[in-house]
Amino acid sequence: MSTTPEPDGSVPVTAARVPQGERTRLMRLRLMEATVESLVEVGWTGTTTTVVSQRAGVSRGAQLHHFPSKQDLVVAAVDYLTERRRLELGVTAADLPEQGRTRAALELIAAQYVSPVFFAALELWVAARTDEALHEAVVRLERRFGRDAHANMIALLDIDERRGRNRQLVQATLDLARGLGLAASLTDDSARRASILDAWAETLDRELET
Amino acid sequence: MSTTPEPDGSVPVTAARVPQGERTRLMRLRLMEATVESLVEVGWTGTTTTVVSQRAGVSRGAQLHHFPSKQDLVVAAVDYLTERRRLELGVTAADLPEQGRTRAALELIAAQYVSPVFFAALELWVAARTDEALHEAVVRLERRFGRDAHANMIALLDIDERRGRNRQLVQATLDLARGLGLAASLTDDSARRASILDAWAETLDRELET
DNA sequence: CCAGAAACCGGCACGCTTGACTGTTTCTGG
DNA sequence: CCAGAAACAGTCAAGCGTGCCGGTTTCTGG
Repeated sequence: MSTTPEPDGSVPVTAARVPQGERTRLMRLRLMEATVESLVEVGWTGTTTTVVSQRAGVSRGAQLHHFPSKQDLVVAAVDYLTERRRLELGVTAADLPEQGRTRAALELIAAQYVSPVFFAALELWVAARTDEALHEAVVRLERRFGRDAHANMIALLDIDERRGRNRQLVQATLDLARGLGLAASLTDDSARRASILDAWAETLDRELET
Repeated sequence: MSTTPEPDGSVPVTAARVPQGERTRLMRLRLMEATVESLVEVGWTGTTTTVVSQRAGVSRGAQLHHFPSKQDLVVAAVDYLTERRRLELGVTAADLPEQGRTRAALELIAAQYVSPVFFAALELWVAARTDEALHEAVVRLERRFGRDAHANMIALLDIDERRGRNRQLVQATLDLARGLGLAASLTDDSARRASILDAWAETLDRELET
């Protein structure tokens, strides 16, 4: 949308003439993605600025140009994660079977909390407890995501949250999912998780007021 | 219980003649306690060997004598934490009111997951996901504690876990408590937690088979 | 086309963490 | 009471993480 189209057919060997806005956007994206990957693979402690820049294939100079301090980088990564998680959320709103609808919905919800994306968020979550600057960012993230997750579940199961204890049960379900996710981060106990979700689905079907 | 009682009434000014076993035990205890405190206050990242030794009032030399590497210290702290948590567990087995017994039991159980001790365990838990050596130790810890917590809840509510979905509901309750604890580590939302536990107590009363 | 700005590069210095090392004190076993 | 071992003290070097700096390349606005 600028003023300089390619002069003519001559193709410069090295220059591709990428606008700065796009360059910056891409660079920041690569760095934030690398940060999240690093969080998943080596945890908060292992996620150093050097590691991130290497993983992103970005020079340290460029990195420090876009994110002057590690804090800037991580806070940006938090926002990036929010988007990623909300995206995962959207996909799931698809069609559910009539039979065992509750159980299927639970599966989708619980899946949000055993994904790499959640593990990255978990690292930030725990780090934020004792890190002033992170704390603010993560609280914002989680408040927003929490609302979305809540709305998502209500939509999936077509719940009227004004009736009875419905609202609390939805909240409890999300907290349960978080607890299960935490457990899953340490050992992969899918069998146990499935069994619990089975029981939980049945309970929800009985206790939710329509 | 050794061979050398005090010669007579003469009290040596400096020497207190503490047996080595006792000295070692105390030193290790102080270091592990300091480690846990440090985990609670400054998190896994902030918990450096220097910080721990200072907090414990122990010289670096002595520290390295008892725990040659940081790993040794942390793994020991994990075991120490297990004991602390199990202790907290025992205290709660006291008398519960007849009226609202379930709710009261839930309160006790949930309290396990909002205590400083849990926050310390949480730091280790998350760190263990990407730390080979820690992983083994923490998995052991959590397996053991999980069993105890399970048994504790069954005892508190006098549940026959062979009936119906009782077993799963107990498990779910513990996972829910974990999820709530994780949430509490970031922001103190006692009101929300209480509301959820209210609803859950009612549900348990209906769904548990006696 | 051309200054000026923005993006990018790689090395460097400072502070911190870790654990190894050399002494010194305190206890144990005979 | 006395060697030898264990407990304890404090310093030092190596490695790493972070952020800064001068210099180079690429883009923008006129």
